[in-house]
Amino acid sequence: MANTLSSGLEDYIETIYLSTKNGEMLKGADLARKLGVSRASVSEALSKLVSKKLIKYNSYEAITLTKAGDEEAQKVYEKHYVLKEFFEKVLDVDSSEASENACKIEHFVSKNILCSMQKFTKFFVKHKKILEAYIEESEK
Amino acid sequence: MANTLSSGLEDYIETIYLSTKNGEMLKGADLARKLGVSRASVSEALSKLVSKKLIKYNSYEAITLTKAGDEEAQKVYEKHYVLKEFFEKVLDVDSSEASENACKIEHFVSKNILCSMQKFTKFFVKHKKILEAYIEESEK
DNA sequence: AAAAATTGTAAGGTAAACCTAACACAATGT
DNA sequence: ACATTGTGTTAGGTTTACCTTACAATTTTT
Repeated sequence: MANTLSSGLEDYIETIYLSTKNGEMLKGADLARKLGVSRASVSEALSKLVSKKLIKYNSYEAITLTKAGDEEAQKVYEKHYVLKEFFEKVLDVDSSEASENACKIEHFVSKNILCSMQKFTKFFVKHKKILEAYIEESEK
Repeated sequence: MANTLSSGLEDYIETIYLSTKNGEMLKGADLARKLGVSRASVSEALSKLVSKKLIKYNSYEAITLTKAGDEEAQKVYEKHYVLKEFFEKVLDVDSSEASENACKIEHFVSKNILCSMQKFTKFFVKHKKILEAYIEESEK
């Protein structure tokens, strides 16, 4: 009823967002495979998302986001993206570890911290020399 | 049975760790108040921790950590501390927001990322001028 | 010592996410 | 067109963590 999504539902909607953005015709079973859960779990989750009016879905057809769903998903993905970029470009963590951590942390991190991370990433990409000095220092 | 603690149990053990470290005689009801949950929930959680041999506990007496419990708690708290320091000293987030975020994220962040954050914090504390340059830049 | 307050536990419930098994329905291949 | 494969749903279970209510046990206060 409340408009806050659980971590689980955020994962579903985020995956739907990324897939449909890619032009993929995403069905329930595809989602089950991508998320590594059973078709039954997907079925349950999708009906929750339908009842929250975040997606449109009819059996055997492709899942689509409503306008509200798209907005919600974009917020989640934005968080994911900022975290991943920060982990990779600032903390120099490899891509897959950055993604995995972002996936979990995106559900909990505050807007404020994300905002700082974003500024920080921008700054660091601009000033590579400082980053190099940091790496040199940290390897001592 | 497995030796991995859920986020919830990590919170319990972390709170016990911090309180007892402070010399506090922590009873179940105190824990309930600190964590904002019912005494019944605490009672359940404590018996799980007892059966995992992480704490010692007899009704109406103070809770203590076993050696294994202390080690486990220290690991959790270390994560919390590294995150909080990073948020405060590098990202310039205020203390309470840093703590709140650390509390949630500590259960999910990888060792590797924590390690980078720790190095980063050390570096930044040392080189305040760079931080100042960053702040100037980010306020544009 | 008796009354009052605090503490702990048991019973029974809710909610979220997951599962398997079984079955219905749809799409595809030959 | 019919069999096979793939997809979706239902029903019934599990787990984790929480809750309230009610009661039992222990302290503390008077």
